[in-house]
Formats: sequence, structure tokens, C-alpha cells
Amino acid sequence: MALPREYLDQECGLARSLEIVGERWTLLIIRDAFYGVSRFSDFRDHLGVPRAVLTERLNFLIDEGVLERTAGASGRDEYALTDKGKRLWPAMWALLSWGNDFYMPKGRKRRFTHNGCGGTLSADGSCDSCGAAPSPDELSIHPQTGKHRTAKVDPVSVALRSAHPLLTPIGTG
Amino acid sequence: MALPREYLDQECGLARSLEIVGERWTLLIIRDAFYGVSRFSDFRDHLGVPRAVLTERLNFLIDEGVLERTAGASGRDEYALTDKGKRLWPAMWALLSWGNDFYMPKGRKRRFTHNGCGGTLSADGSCDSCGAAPSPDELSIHPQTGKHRTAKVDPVSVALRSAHPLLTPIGTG
DNA sequence: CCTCGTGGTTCGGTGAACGAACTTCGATCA
DNA sequence: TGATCGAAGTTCGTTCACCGAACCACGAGG
Repeated sequence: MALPREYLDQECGLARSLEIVGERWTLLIIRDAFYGVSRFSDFRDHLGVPRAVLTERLNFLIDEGVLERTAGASGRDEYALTDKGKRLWPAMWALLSWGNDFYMPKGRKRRFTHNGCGGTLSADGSCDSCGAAPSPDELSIHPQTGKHRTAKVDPVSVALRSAHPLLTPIGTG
Repeated sequence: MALPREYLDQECGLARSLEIVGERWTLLIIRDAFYGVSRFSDFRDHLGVPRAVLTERLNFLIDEGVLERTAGASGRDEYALTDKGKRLWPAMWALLSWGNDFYMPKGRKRRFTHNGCGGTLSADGSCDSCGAAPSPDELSIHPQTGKHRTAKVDPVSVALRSAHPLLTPIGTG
């Protein structure tokens, strides 16, 4: 298997999860999919992951039903989260939020807002305005307010410098 | 660094989190710490992780302030989660819950209950009885109801076959 | 027909993880 | 006192996943 050398006989949902999304790069690929990245070369350019690894991860996630591949317009493959994949949002947000709290300086955090009411997503995943726990398709991501250390020029980095709803394909050209 | 070969210039809380807890075994070690595992040999026997890797992970997590080491009674080292480590609980639970939903058969899931009211922890991290979102020190873990495929005999596996509050050292003798 | 971009595959090198053997140290036992 | 034991590592040779660079097949555009 392409698993991270399985976590043998750990009879626990966490071990099962880590066998699917616990390998290097996998959660960053899924994060980018939430951000609206859909094309092989965009994942590749934004993350800097080796092609062979990206190929393997995408195929594995498709096999597991986390992503699905469709032949997009102009023949280019497109990758998108399935419902099962979208249900990784709470885990994504919890990890992202913990990293924000302990490792990101104030001005460098990306902000997520609730589309309906305009509130900001707080650490526990609820909207600080209406109190609901929005699903990812009700959220938008906002660029960091601080200066960028290294101004990356790949289409995804550029697109993420303006506000953008989650799960909506990023304009790449 | 002992990092998983850093996720370079990903200016994102998720990438930062993964540099701390994204390496193989790390989240399982933290899970066991939530379950009350505190001694080197118990982590080792329960997880089956190589000694050298366990040494490295524990030291790294201590350096990062996720765990702390204390000289326990009888001279044995003891490891416990810090407050920073405990704040990984929402991420832990979200991943565990996703794995439960998609990969664990009904009878094999461990149940978590809210100590005060006796309610069961639901997928979104709230108590299905009182509606609160309990912190880990308000929770207890309950054994799986189904038959065990392989009856492991290490002290931690044995202890987890009966109900036990989280973050409370497991009796190992 | 030639060129370019996309989405790969192949390949040699490197570093991390693996299991087994060995070491150190304090407590226990004869 | 000397022998034994277990806990917590360290060392070591092998294996395996990840890495970057090069190569390849295909379709679109000129």
C-alpha cells in the first residue's frame, strides 16, 4: 500500500485517519483543495512538492474517496474534494487554529469569514457573530494583513492575496 | 531540525502545526498522552514505535512545550501534556472522529463521555446531553464493545479495556 | 510540422525509520 | 557484596520513502 507504513493493529479512528491523511504533504494538498486549487500544476507550484509524490498522493486520495478527478474544460484534469473530503474541515481548522495560536504572529494569520453574516471564524470553529459552526462552503478566506516575506508569484499565491470563497476554483489565468 | 523537512515558506498555521505534530508517530504519542500514558516503556509497548524514534519525538515535543518531563516516583521519567499540548484536543478529536465515521465499524469505536452529565461526545466535539464542548479533563474514555481481534497484553492496552478518565495516569502495576 | 504546457514516469542519491543488539544506571534480591 | 533486573536510551546496518532532475506522451496553438 501507499500508506505511511500502516499503524498496525491500532484499533482507533485516529490511527485510521493518519493512514489516509497522515503522510507528508497530504494535509497541505487537502488544504489547497479547500482553498479552491484544482489543477496538478497549481498544487505542484504552490506547494513545491515533487511531481512523483503529488501523483501518488492524488491517486491515493482519489482511491480513498477524499478527492475526485474530472476532465475539466480544455482537457485539463481537475481535482476536487468529495463530501467525505469536505468533512475533514473541522480537523483542518483545528490544526490550523492551533498553529495560528502558537506559531503565527498576529498580522500574519489568514482570516476566515462566514459568508452570510460576515462574522469571523473563531478558534473553536464557530462564527463569532452568529454563533453557528459554518461548513466550509459558507466560508471565505482573506489575505494576511502583514507584509509578505517572500512574494511568491505562482497563480495560487497570487489569488490568495485577495478574498476568495472556499471550495470555489481559483482563477488561474 | 528534527522537523519533517520543513514545509518551507508556507505562511500558514496548518504548515506550522504539521512541522510540530505532522511526523510519523507524533499524534499517536499525543493521543496516548491524553489517554494517560506517561512512561517511556508504555508508549513503546503500546505503539510499537522504535526506541530511537520515541526518544527523538519525546525530546522534540518537550522542546516545543507540548509535553513536559518530570522525574516521577521511583526515579522513572514521566511525560505529561502541557496546557499547550492539551489544546491539541480539538484537532485530535476531529481526526479521530473522521476516522471513526469512515473507517471504524460500529461496535469497534471507543466512546467518550462527559464526566459531569454522563453524555456522549459527538462528532463535532460537543456533549450530546448538555451541549457543552468539554475540555479533555472533563472526559472519560470507554472500551470498545465488540470482540478484540488481537488481545494485546501490554499494560496500556489492558488498562484501556475499562473506563478511564483522560489525562489521568494509567495504573501500570 | 514545430513548439509549448500539462500530467505524468523513471532514476540515482540521501536521509529517516526500522529492528536488534548493546549500554548505563538505580533498585532489588541472594 | 555480588548478581540480576528493568527502565531508558544509544548505536548500528538495512530498508524504504522522499527528493530533484531528467525524460516522455499527448493535445492545443501557430
